[in-house]
Parts: sequence; structure tokens; C-alpha cells
Amino acid sequence: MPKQVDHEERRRRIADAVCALIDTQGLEGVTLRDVAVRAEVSMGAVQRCFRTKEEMLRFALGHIGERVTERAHARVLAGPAQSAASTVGHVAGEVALLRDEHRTEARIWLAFLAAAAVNPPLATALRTSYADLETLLARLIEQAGLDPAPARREARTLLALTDGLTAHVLIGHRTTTEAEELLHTHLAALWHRAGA
Amino acid sequence: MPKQVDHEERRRRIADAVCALIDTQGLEGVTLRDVAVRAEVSMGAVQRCFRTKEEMLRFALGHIGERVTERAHARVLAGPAQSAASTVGHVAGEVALLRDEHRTEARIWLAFLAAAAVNPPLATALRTSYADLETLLARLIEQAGLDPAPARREARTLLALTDGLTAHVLIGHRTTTEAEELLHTHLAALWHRAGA
DNA sequence: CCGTTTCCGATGCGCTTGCATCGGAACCCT
DNA sequence: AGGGTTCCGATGCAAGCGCATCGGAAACGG
Repeated sequence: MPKQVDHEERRRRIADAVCALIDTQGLEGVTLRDVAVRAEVSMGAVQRCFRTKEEMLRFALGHIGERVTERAHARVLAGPAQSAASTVGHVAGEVALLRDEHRTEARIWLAFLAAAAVNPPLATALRTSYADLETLLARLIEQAGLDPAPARREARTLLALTDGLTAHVLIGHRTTTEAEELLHTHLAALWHRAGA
Repeated sequence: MPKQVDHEERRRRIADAVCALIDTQGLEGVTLRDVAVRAEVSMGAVQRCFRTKEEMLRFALGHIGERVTERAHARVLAGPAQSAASTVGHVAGEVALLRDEHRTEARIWLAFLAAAAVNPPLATALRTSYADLETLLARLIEQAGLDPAPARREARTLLALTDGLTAHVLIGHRTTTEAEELLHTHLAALWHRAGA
């Protein structure tokens, strides 16, 4: 058993470098060389971890996808005393990546979203995350008092809305505050409708 | 006055070629050579029309932006006898680019949206189209009976929702039918709320 | 302490990219 | 008819790309 290296740790380290590059230069600006420099490893190491660039990007997408969905799940567990409705609000706010410290993730997410439109493997990876979030939201909305079918419908609408808002904030067509307010109003209408 | 050429016509022709390439290969797959081949002109002609690739892409974005907004406006003028509410539905459906024949435009739109997140000039061009659509929708919603402030709020929400739905359809996480139904349900709730 | 096995840094290769260059075709005016 | 402009197709170029290659460093069993 010769020289051993924690491959998983290295893969994650490289994925982080990929994400950092996407954040500043977009997906097109990601090159193997730049990734290697960012991750502080040699190009050879990158090529050993991932057979192709495509494989590396796919892994990075899964990496960021996990980060986002895990945070959403954590938010549910962390908010015990509140009402189900307010939990939905918090999770939606989390998914929308509106807070400044998540701007990076938002840019990365949007970059992968666009790439997925012409790249089926990436689309598959993305759908996994979306399905997860959708189910989570649907369950929460159901707990807030809606029937299963309408709850799922509202979850889907909510997910699309958050994505759209995120995109609009990113291109500067909407401020973070405006987006938060729109999200809040949408949810208020939802609960109002459910109560009646 | 020597050899003359309709520059505007050529620019539009090249923009169409750019869009066709984005549709199949994404923004990264657009090269000057491929554009020239698609547009059936020489590379020299492309370089004469646009000083840089960046300038060409910017023009193409404006081109497709005009197409979408003009169709939305046309939809308003074309639907005279209906209620204001149903006009909103039609325009929203148009903006969401859900119909199969607009799938191409949807992909192009999403590609530019992602690029705009790391490219301010593109973001500026995009915002122009968004502002236009937002105002149009707000006016229509107002005509349907809402006060100006809520009307604008609903227009913004609706615009974000359509964008999100479009993206979800593109990556195959939502079918066209599902998206249409979600959009319809959202609007139904809106009118119901407005009526009360 | 040396052989074996695993790893990787450096380098090279073939290709594509955006852009610059320029000679000559195309055209209008006189 | 010919000169003066305007245009553009072909070609060249430097840079950057993903990927393949390989010699040697690192770590262990014997």
C-alpha cells in the first residue's frame, strides 16, 4: 500500500475551486489550469481526480446542490417552535439564495441551470436537487394545513418563483429587499387563501 | 459612393445565426467561424459588422429581446374582445415561452440570463426587456381592477414565476402542461383575491 | 534497505479560439 | 473608361484549451 491520498477531500477541494471560478467568471471561464491554481494542486492532480472536465463540472454541481438542499433541511430542523407556515417562509428564503452571503451560490446555480438546458447529464443532476427541495416544501406546506395535491402545486409554484426572483436579483433588475417582499406577499396570500 | 450593403439586414441575419447556435450548443459553443458559416457569410463580414464577439452577442440579445417583447405587445392588441384578466393570462403565457415553437427562444433567453450574471453590459440589455414586460403586465393587471401598487407587485411576481417555470421546463423538471397549469392556478388565485 | 506499487508534477501535442492584416473585387461618380 | 472608395474573403498569428504522457517522488511490505 503506497502513497495514499484522501481522494474525496481533494475532489471537494477542487469542486470549491470550480465554484469560486464560476462565481467570478461564469462557467465558460473555468479552465483546468485555473482550477488547479485555485485549488492549490497541480493540473495532474485534477486530471487524476476527474477523468474529464465534464466529469469535474458534474461533481461540482452535485457538490453545490448538496450544500443548498442540506441547508434547507437544516433550516427545518433548526426552527422547532415556530408555526409550519413560518418555516415554509424561512426555507423558501433559503432556497431563493437572496442573502448576500449566498450570492455566490446563486450565480453558480444559475450558471449550471443555463448549461443544463443544453447538457442532459447536468440537467439530470439538477433535477435531483429540485425534486428534493420540491418534496421538502410540499411536506411543509401540507403540515401548514393544505391537502396533499394543492400543497404540491404550491410547492412547485413557490420553487419556480424563488428561482425567478434569484435570477432577477442577480442581473440587478430586482433588489434583495424587493425580492424578499414579493416572496413574503406571495406566501401571505397563500396562507390567507388556505385559511378561507 | 462604392459598393453598398444593407448593414442592418446583415446584422440581423448574423444575430439569427448566433441564436440558432446558442439554441443547440449554448453560449460557449458560439464561435465567430460557426456564426459565419450559419449566416452564410464570410468571417470577414462578421468582423466588419461587429468589432468584437462581445458586441455581436450584445446585439443578438437585443434582437431576441425585441422579438419577445414585441410579441407580448402584439398579443395585447390582438385580443380585443376579451376581459383584461384573460389578456394577462395570454401575455404571461407568451412571456413564459412555454409553447414548443418558442423553446428555442427560451433556451437563448436562459443562456443570456446566466451570462448576464457575470457580464454587466448584457445585464443592462436584459433589464431593458424586463422593464418593458413588467410595465406591460402591470398596466394590464391594473386594467383588470387592481390598484397601481398591488398591480405592479403582482406583475413582478408573475414575471419571476414565468421565468422560473420556463427554466424548469427547459431542464425537464416540469412538463409544458404542468407549467401552464401552475401559471393558470396562480392567476386564478390572483383574480379571486382581487375580486374579494 | 530495497523492490513494488501508487501517485502526481511537468511537459508536450494537436486543435481551436478571437482578432489583425491585406490584396483585390465590387461599385459609383465623373 | 477610369479613378477613388468601400467592402470583404482568405490567411496568419499568438494565446489558450483539454488531454496524453512519463519519469520520478513517496510510502509501504519484505
